Amino acid sequence: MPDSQLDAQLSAALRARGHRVTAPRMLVHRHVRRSTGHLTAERVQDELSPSLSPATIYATLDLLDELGFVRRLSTPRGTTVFDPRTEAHHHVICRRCGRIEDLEAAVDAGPAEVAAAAAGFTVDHGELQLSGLCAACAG
Amino acid sequence: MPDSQLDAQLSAALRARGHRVTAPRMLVHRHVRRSTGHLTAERVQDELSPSLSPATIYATLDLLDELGFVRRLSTPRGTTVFDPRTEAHHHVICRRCGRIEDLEAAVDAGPAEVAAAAAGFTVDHGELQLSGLCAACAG
DNA sequence: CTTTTTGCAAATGATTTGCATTAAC
DNA sequence: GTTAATGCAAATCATTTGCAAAAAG
Repeated sequence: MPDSQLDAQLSAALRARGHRVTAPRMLVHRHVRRSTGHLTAERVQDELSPSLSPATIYATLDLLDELGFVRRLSTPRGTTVFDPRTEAHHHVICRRCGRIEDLEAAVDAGPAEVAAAAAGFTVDHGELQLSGLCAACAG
Repeated sequence: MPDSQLDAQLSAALRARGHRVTAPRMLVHRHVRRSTGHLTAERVQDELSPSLSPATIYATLDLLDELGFVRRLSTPRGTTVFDPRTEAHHHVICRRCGRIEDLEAAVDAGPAEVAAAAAGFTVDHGELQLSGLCAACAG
């Protein structure tokens, strides 16, 4: 997808919610959505080099999560990463090294969603987190 | 379950792995396994009052997780909690207030486990995390 | 012009570390 | 006796905050 199209998507979403269209937001958005893997805030900062302050990086990633352009994930090791894939998918995480891989598999969360609704929750997202050891750490 | 039986379980597990049986470990173990809900390290510390230092609390909770007596969870809000229920079960988490509830529902993780194995992972645990708003926060 | 967003530097809060002391084995 | 576990205080790390300056609308 060309930059211009990414930018247009973000601009539209920002304006629709009364947020301003700013250079830092465009930069972070392009960078995250171009990335294939899972990104920490720190990596986004390093890869965009100078200019942006941590405060801005964090605020912008939160905003992008709210707008639905990225998804914030917490790993069992307590780190936070941002995932540019927003469609439903699942993850497996290595308990030792923290490596995270996407899983291309359909999982029926239906029974759990029913139970959550019965507990009074309005659910808008579900993710299966498998954990164990990756090939490198197991060997 | 009486204290004596809990203590015996912990002692056996510790000795089996060459760890020492100590008073702080017994205390934390009893407290966590008696608890019904999800506990933060801070709450364990507060509820056991003086004596134990944060360093010991954290080290002990890690050890209990390794031994399989509790399960460490990371929530989408980035906090870490310890769950005394170790059998497979799932959770729903309120994005606004952080409230966590257990879900009594069977979910077939089979397809995801196959995909993880194909990616070289040895999986030993799987948890479905639903997120959304609880009744209080939605209203 | 008005209000939001940014950068900076300092604050926060949970978790970890180094090290001397204490307790388990 | 030897080695592991504890407490304490200090360090660390990611993330957040307060506030003045800059930019958006």
